[in-house]
Amino acid sequence: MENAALMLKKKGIKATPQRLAIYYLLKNTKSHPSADTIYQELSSQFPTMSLATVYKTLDLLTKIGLIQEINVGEDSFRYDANTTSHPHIICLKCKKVEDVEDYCPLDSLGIVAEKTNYNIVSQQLFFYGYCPECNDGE
Amino acid sequence: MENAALMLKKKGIKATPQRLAIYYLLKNTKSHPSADTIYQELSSQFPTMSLATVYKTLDLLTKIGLIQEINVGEDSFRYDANTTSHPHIICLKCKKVEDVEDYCPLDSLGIVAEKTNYNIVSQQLFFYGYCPECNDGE
DNA sequence: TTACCTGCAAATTCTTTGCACACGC
DNA sequence: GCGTGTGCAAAGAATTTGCAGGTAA
Repeated sequence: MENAALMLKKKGIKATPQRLAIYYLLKNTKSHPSADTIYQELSSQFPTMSLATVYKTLDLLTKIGLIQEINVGEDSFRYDANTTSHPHIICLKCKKVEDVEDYCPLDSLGIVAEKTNYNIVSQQLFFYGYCPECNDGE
Repeated sequence: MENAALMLKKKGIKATPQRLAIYYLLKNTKSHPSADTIYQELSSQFPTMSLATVYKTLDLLTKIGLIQEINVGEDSFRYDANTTSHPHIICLKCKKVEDVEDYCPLDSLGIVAEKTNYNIVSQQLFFYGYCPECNDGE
């Protein structure tokens, strides 16, 4: 799991510098950047890289399960290299997205699957509010 | 609560036919239509109504708390006249959005607020999967 | 060479905005 | 008549796609 290059090779996908850079950026940050943020942060290392490449890479990594795409509502998608299902909390003011420990085990997935007859694949739990910094400013 | 026209008046907002139509359409459907779907469904009653009006009205109704905007990820926003916080289940194939009864009371809101120091305003719980109809087709 | 990948630019989709006309009080 | 609301069209933003050239095995 540590070696993303191997993971990619196993899937028959070339481990290009751009792809690895995007993956490791996500792996080493606690923030949940948008495609555009990733693009800007990598533009110093890869001045020629285009936003389209970032999108293509993010789609690719999402499809093979190396990262997950989360949709917090406001504007754009966010990305997370932590592919386990964990809740997120979003600041409505500064748009920061943070992880939340899973206090409620939420076995509800099984219950919901049974009740709805859906074949459930994943779940997302979001909390919306104001982070301590933004709340102080009020 | 039943009379939307009164609710609007109380807020100093005119209860126009378009606004009421949009609200009642949402109130009387179990689906969670997108702005465009609402537009299409009302175009027979209001042939001259524009999509911009639908968006403006949806924003307005959301702001005054008569409806809620939910963001299921894929493509566009969905709208719901049920403003209580209840989980939704989304079919990844036909994009249908359905309500789910709240099996887990999720007092986690209080716990999370305490642990994170956020001033939490709302929460959203989504389940993603394949509905019985779409799953059969596989 | 061959297949895959990148990066540019254009296209697409969803949503918002500006503005002029229309309506009700 | 005035203020608000509607509808058209254009703008804006996020994301996707097509294609030509580049790179690595």
